[in-house]
Amino acid sequence: MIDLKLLREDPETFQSRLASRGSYDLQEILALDQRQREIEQTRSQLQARSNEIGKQVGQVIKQGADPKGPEVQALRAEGSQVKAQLSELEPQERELKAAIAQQLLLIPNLPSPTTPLGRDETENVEVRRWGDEQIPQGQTLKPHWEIGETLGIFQGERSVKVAQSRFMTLVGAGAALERSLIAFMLDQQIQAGYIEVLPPILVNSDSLTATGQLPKFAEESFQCVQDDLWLIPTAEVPVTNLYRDEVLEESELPIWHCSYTPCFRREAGSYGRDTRGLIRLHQFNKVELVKIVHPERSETEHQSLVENAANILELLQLPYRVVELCTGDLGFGAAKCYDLEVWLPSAQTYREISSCSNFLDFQARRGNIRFKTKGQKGTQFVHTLNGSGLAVGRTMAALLENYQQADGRVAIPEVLQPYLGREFL
RNA sequence: GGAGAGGUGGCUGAGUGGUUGAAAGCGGCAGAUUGCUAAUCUGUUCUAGGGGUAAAUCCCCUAGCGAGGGUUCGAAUCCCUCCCUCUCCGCCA
Repeated sequence: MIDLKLLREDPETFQSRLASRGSYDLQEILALDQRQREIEQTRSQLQARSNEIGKQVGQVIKQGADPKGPEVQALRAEGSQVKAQLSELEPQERELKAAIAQQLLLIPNLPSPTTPLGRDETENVEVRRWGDEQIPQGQTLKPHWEIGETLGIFQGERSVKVAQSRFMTLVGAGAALERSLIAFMLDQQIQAGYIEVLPPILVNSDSLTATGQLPKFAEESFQCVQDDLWLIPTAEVPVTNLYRDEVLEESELPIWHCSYTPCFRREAGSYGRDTRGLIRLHQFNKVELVKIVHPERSETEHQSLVENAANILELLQLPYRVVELCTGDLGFGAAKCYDLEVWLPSAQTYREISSCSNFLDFQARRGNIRFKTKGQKGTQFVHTLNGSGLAVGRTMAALLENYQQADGRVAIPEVLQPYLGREFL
């Protein structure tokens, strides 16, 4: 959520910085805010008078006045009158406040001033590349879903029977490889300093609102209507919300969490895209990195988050590149975002395998996550960041494709061999 | 699912209609003091919104005792609805 106070002070800046992400009407919010504050002032003055009358009645009766006498009656009459006025203002103020909050929830975060301007993903900026891209060499190079089916470790059709399209079942060595990847990623991130979290994977609406998936993107998540619970689209949601409505001690920061969870996405509007293999599923596994940090450190923390994610790809010897998203491609709550894209030789392209965002205080404000500095009055909002470290299914896809051998086998990266207990699939 | 209990400030825990942001204790912070590993004394101690001010960690107003309504001149205290937690029984990975 953007800061209403700052918006009030400098609407032009907000408007112009938001322009790179679409058109948003801030004027209406400002008008509502103006009226709300006017009413609040009047209301609070009336309230003050009402409190005063209440006190007087109490005192007068204590001093022996007749509770039914004229003195008390006069005060009560005025009290009733003030109350009548209040009963008109109160609902107005409440409605205005609700309307403002509702509209603010629909405004995306301001892009960082350092975020490249651009309309869509074609204007993202490549930051660097790592590793040697393997170029398809005739018929020996297969896409990962063919490799998976050939090896008998994917059961795509049966998954459709059990659930729907866009679900995948891994069997035998495939299941073991997925599990090995998860364990490997967690071990690496724990070593890097992240504390592991295994959170609920159903969350309530408040949680999704805090991290920004609601109210605008309800159609992206699976919902359990009867219970106000949703399947998480990413561990970012439960892990960040661990600290919702809390005031942390400054000394507790930064908090680094890594979290393996399944993730569930409806992928509305992506019909026909990536229909095969592991790239775009309704359910997939991911190890997520989440950071809760001091505002002054969020820039640095963002850089190290990207490094921590990229490190997994380097250890697995998978070629990748780092791309900085332009303003038009930025996620709703992000101020700045780097994607890691892994090389998929079958498609001869890089595909997103991690998205590392800095939300600044956007989520903290929605979720009311603050910290307090010892000896200082008041509180500040923390900054939140997160990124995949990594998407496990896509890692498996990249691994199968990049490590496939001419004889049809798939080599296992050295770092994974202790986990899987074998050198080839 | 059945029965019961309960939700008060960082914590423990008073408070059943009248200056209650809310007793007391603990903790925290600041200061004083003591030669003994810490004790004692004094003071202080929340958050949010709005307004004032050049500005503030300063002043003023309002709100906050799970949430939302209601009764009343006045509600932590009374009424209604909802949420959550705990205990026992049942069921269950």
